[in-house]
Amino acid sequence: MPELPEVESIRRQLEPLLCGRHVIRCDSHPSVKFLPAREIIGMGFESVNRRGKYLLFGLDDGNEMVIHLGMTGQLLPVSDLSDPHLRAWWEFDNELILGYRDIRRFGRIRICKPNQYDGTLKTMGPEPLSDDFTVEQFHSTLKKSSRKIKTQLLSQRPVAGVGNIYADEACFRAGIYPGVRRLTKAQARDLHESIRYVLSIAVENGGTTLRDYVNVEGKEGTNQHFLTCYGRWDQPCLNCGEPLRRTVIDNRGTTFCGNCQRR
DNA sequence: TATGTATCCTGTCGGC
DNA sequence: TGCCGACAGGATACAT
Repeated sequence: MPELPEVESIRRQLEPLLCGRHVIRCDSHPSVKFLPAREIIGMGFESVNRRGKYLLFGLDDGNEMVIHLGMTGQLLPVSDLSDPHLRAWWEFDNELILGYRDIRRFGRIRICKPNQYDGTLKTMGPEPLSDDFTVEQFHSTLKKSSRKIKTQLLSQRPVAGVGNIYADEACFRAGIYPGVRRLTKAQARDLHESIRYVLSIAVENGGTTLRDYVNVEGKEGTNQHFLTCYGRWDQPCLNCGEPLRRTVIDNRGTTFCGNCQRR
C-alpha cells in the first residue's frame, strides 16, 4: 500500500530514467481509470514530481500525467506485456518499457494541467517534510473538524501522504489514541513531530513492504522491520509491554496500545 | 457544508 | 482437498 515514503522512493528512481525521454508506444487496460495512459504517445517527460501519494509526470505539452498507485500499484520496467496485472505501459525512445501493474485496480491515471487539480489533490494539506507543515497550521486544520484524528489524517487534508500504516505509527509514537476527536496544542505538536519522524525514517528505509510494494528495481523496502505499532496487535508494546490492541476506526484496521494511547 | 457509509477490486487466509 | 466468505484499504460517490 504505497504511502508517501513508498511513492517518494519510486519517484527518485524514475526521475533519472524518464526525464528527457519520449513515448513512442503505449497502451492501457480499457477501464476509464487507466485509459488516459494512452493519451501521451509522442510526448516527452520533463519532470517527475510527487504530491502526497500522487506521482506527477511533467510532459512537454505543458500537461501532467498524474498516477495514484492505489493499494497494489507498481511502476517498473517490464518485458512481458501479457502480464494479466499490467494495466498500462509506455515504451520510450531508449527501448525502456515502463509498466504499471496493479493487481486490485485501485489506482488511477489521469492527465491534467499543473496545479489545476480536483478531488483529493486539490484539497490536500502541506507536504509533511516541508517547511510548510507547521504545528500552528496543523492544529488549526484539525480543530476545524470533529472527525476522529486518524480519519482526518487519512483524508489528506491536515497533511499529505499519510496512510493507514504511518497514521498508526505516528499516533503510537505521539501517545495519542487514533479515535480521539480533539487534540490539545501540545498533542498536536507531538503528533506533528511524530508524523515527520516516522515518514523520514520510512523514506530512509526505502518504504514499507508488507505484501505488494516493490520499487522500480523490483526490490522491497526495509521499513517493515522498524514498525513499532502497525500490524503488531497481540504483541507487546515496545514502551510498556502490554499487548497491543486492534480495533476498527472508520472501516480501517487500527493497532494501538490501550495503556500508552489513552482515550 | 460536514460527516458517515458503500463501493470498487482481487489475492489470501481461515473455517467448514 | 476444495469451496466459500471475510478481510485488507485509498479515493470517491452518495446519503444523511
